[in-house]
Amino acid sequence: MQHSKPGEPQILIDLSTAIIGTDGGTFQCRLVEDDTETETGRLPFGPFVPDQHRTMEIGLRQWVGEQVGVGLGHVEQLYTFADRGRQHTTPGAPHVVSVGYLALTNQTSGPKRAWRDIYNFFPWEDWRDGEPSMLADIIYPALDSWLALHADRRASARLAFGRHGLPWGEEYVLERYELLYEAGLIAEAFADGRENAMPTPVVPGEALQLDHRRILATAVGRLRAKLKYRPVIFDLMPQTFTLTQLQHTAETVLGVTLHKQNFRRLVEKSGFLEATGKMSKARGRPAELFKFRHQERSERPLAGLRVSSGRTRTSEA
Amino acid sequence: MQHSKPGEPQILIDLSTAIIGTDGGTFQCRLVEDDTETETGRLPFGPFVPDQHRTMEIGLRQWVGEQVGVGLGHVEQLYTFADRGRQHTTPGAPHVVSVGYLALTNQTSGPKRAWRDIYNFFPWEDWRDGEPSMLADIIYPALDSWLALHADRRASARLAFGRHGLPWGEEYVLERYELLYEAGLIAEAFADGRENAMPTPVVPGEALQLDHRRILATAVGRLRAKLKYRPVIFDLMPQTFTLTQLQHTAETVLGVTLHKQNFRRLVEKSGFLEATGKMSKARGRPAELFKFRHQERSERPLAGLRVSSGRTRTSEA
DNA sequence: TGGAATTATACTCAATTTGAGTATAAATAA
DNA sequence: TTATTTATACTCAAATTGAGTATAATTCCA
Repeated sequence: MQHSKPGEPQILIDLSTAIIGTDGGTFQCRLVEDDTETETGRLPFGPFVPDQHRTMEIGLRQWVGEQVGVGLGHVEQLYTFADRGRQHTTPGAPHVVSVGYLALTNQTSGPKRAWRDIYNFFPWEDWRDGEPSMLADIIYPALDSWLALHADRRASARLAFGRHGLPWGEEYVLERYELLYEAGLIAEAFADGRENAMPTPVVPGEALQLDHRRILATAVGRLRAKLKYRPVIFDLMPQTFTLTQLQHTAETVLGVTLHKQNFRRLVEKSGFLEATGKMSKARGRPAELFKFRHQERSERPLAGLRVSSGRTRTSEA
Repeated sequence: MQHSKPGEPQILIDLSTAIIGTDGGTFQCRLVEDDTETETGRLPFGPFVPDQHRTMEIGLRQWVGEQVGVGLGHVEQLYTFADRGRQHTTPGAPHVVSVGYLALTNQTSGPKRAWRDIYNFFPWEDWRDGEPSMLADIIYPALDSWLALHADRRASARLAFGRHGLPWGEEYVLERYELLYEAGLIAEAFADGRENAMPTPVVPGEALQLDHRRILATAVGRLRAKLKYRPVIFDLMPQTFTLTQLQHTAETVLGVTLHKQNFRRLVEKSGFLEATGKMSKARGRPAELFKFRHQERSERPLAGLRVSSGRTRTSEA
């Protein structure tokens, strides 16, 4: 029942939202358009003000509305980050705790500059064309020399990056990001003043302000995991879509390619789709347009989208 | 970049921990022993003080250490609750945000009064002897009359309680608790001053202080879900154990009974266990004692404990 | 106009996993 | 010494998964 006495430093809660959408095979995140072109980007965020916001979700919707004005589908709280030294470090200023949210949208319209490809921030996460060469060329050598001095982190690194016989787990996005941060290989580690950090980041990938890339990593990891057991993918789709479009969206999010015929079988069997009778027009044979049965969302909550991997794009070409 | 101006009400963060263990087929949660016997129980909790706590987990370990002194295994952040009206409501007091944590332990020793059976708080969650009769007798009638006036909540209720043809999903513990709260059927709804709440709770089940039963519901739901894809169950087990003990622990957590032979097959195949060669002594045929391979935890992270249901205890007897 | 290329969809088939048993072994209790 | 209890081994059909082949319906272009 003990509570903090007055006089202790104030706590401030920031609500930051990773708004994710897909657009023609690209994996997009909405940033705020600030005047300064040269600065690193940021997510929409703002303080939680209990007097104005009955819930945090109301608060976040206010900041998203004011700063980027994107219509949100599924919204979900991710994690609350409060570690000292990972946010603002202005002395005397209130301690900032940040609550990260994931929001999905199917509208990636609006200023083109503001929608950024998520794989710009995490280029090692896109395995659609096979294993990114930067892993073997840059990341693993740098990580290994850090691990030589930090033997206690080796098991985590092995798991996160799927090394030495373990499979690559696409959902360990945050775990990978955190290891690169700890090892001082990315820009935020230097910005936060970690003593082992390189002034010029060793690992490619664009940085974001504050802990926003960390929140985005959490969001991508959560989304990839959730895709497999909940029908969240439909929040990323337009009203009607072909099965190939749906598959491309799943592949974009997961960062891997899937087996086409099996994907079709899985998704048809799930019962989430309803044929519209209309056809898409493109090259090749026209595909049927489907729509999501909103009814079904509550009826079959467990049957999500279990995916089995297919060929990589390179071996198909 | 906007931050709250000084003068706005202060925010206080409480760290509350649901410490869960199992002991001989009972599902236990550690409460704090307060002097007043008659008051409702509470979880160990205390404020997050950034100056003293480099991370929230450090803070929570301090409060747990001071208030109950239980050794913790797996610790995991659950959710951050900040809705107005669900915590303290003293006017003028700082707004309290609570961050809930789940902690697992294999030591349920200590004062007996302090360890409480979790199914006391959620008696409708224990299906080991078949569907609890209170669902049909008390909960569904009461819920239905509330749903008659709140048609927009019917789909959620159907999903959460697995009604009208849907299966009971053991992981929807929080969703069920929240619906009962919303419908004003439990003590906390009245304590929080909800206008539709009954002064005497309609639904059986012991209350806790503040939002602690809500946090406990979150913890149980998360633990039940996690059991199926991560090897967290071993944090609840003693050093060595028989397969039947392991199964009983899984059944206790999930609140269902499992098929014995298939459970054995699953768990042996997983590779997490190592035979010790020693035997347990009890009635009937002695069982081999196993221990958890800690090494394997990092090596096979995905293969958890997928469980298939078995007979209910009643139909076996 | 008529392949060639492209894309969509249907169908097959073996391997594996799952659900639900039966059968048997090794102890204790009466 | 026989029933009871508990543990463990093994079986078997159904369902699911992984990886194909086959074929259909378009557009592209010579």
